[in-house]
Amino acid sequence: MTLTRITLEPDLVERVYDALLHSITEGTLAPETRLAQEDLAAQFNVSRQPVLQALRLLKKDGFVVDAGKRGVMVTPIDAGGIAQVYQLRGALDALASRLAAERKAVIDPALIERGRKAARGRSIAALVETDIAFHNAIYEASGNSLIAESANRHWAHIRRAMSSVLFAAGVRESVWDEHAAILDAIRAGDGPKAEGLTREHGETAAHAVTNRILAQAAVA
Amino acid sequence: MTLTRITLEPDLVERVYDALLHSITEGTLAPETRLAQEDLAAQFNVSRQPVLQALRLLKKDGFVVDAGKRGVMVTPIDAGGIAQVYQLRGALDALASRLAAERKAVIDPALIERGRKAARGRSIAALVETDIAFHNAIYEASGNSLIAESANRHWAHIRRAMSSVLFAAGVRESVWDEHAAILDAIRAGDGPKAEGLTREHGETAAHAVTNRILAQAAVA
DNA sequence: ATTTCACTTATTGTATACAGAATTCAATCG
DNA sequence: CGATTGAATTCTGTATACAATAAGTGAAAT
Repeated sequence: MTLTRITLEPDLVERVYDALLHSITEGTLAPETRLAQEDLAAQFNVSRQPVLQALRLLKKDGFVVDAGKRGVMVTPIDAGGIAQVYQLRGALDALASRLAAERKAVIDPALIERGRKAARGRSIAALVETDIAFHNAIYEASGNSLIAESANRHWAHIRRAMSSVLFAAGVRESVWDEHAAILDAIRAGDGPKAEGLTREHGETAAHAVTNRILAQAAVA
Repeated sequence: MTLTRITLEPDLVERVYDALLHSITEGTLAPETRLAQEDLAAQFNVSRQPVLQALRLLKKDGFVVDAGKRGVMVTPIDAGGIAQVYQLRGALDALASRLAAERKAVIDPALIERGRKAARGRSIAALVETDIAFHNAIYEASGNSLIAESANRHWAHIRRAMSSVLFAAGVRESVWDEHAAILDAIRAGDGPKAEGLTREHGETAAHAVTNRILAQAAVA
């Protein structure tokens, strides 16, 4: 009888990766911030080795970009890039919704309640978190684990855009009405409807965010 | 006046990564093959360091999986996984087709000719190559660079499945009729039609491949 | 004969050390 | 005074060295 493998300590590489990713998506590490391996290594109290590898992983995901010999820098946020991310995520969401509907998946309605509550509250973090939780629930309900995996790579970018944007923007109350409608269509097993609603939802969200970014850019 | 940057030598990490990825997709490195860092390092005449990093990158993409302390191993091909990849790729392709149609993109018809020619030939590699070239053309025509980037991650998996499958399977002649129809819809600017055709095309391709894999598995 | 325990070996992850390349600064020349 | 060239510094990428852990193997005991 072998018990479930318990991994006391994840890799240093992974821990550095997670820490950096968190700081980047949360906004602590502003776009265009230069990241030098030695500095990071010193801050994390590790050698340059794990940092080097973590940065390469992040570079592959597009969270940092090369800045010549002066190290890498946190990828700048630009409206065009965000729009592309939203387009892609929209396709993934629509697929997930359709698949979930075809399986007549039942998704916990509590997610909606939590979302509405957060929408009335003040915490940006809670706002983003509930939104992500909702979409992840659909991914999981789709039965295709690749969707979640692939989407989450992009979600980190979206999260970044959202955090940097929601400070100024009010939240559309209506998002959670749209979410609720999507869940209904899924539960009813109506694939095309679920897919359509999800796509529309994604497009309106994309417009809201990109407009906000453009507005911010205009000010700056 | 700055000339185009010339990079004489890509990273060792990248070269190792490319070499391994190529061998894996091409089938030289069979699924479930154990890969030890030291062996690879010796073969490539480099230290373990670049190998270590390349393997981590490959692991992130799902081309190798952890095999405990005995190193990593080339990810096994299973029909379920391939089906998931195809679902995902289908969504990406459909999105790209729609976007391309909305821009009324004109895609070089020579791609179709090359494809038909390869379909009549004997070279599996040429077969796969022309197919990939066609789909990449649509990605590029979509104007969303993220689609190509994201899809290509999955394409390596598809390529792997195709190579391992096409040895036995005849090629459906009809694929290039479908391809031609898609191009027409794109050129005509008919977004929904292009999207629909692309989706159908993906679904039939997925069925063909997964059935073939299941059949092979039944024999083995 | 089989199972268990200990020891050896194999392999990874991390740290340190080294070499090469690019950027920056300063000094000199036009 | 500005520009250009050369040197120094900084930073990355690669190699080597070290430590820890898991797997494998063999022997002994039940």
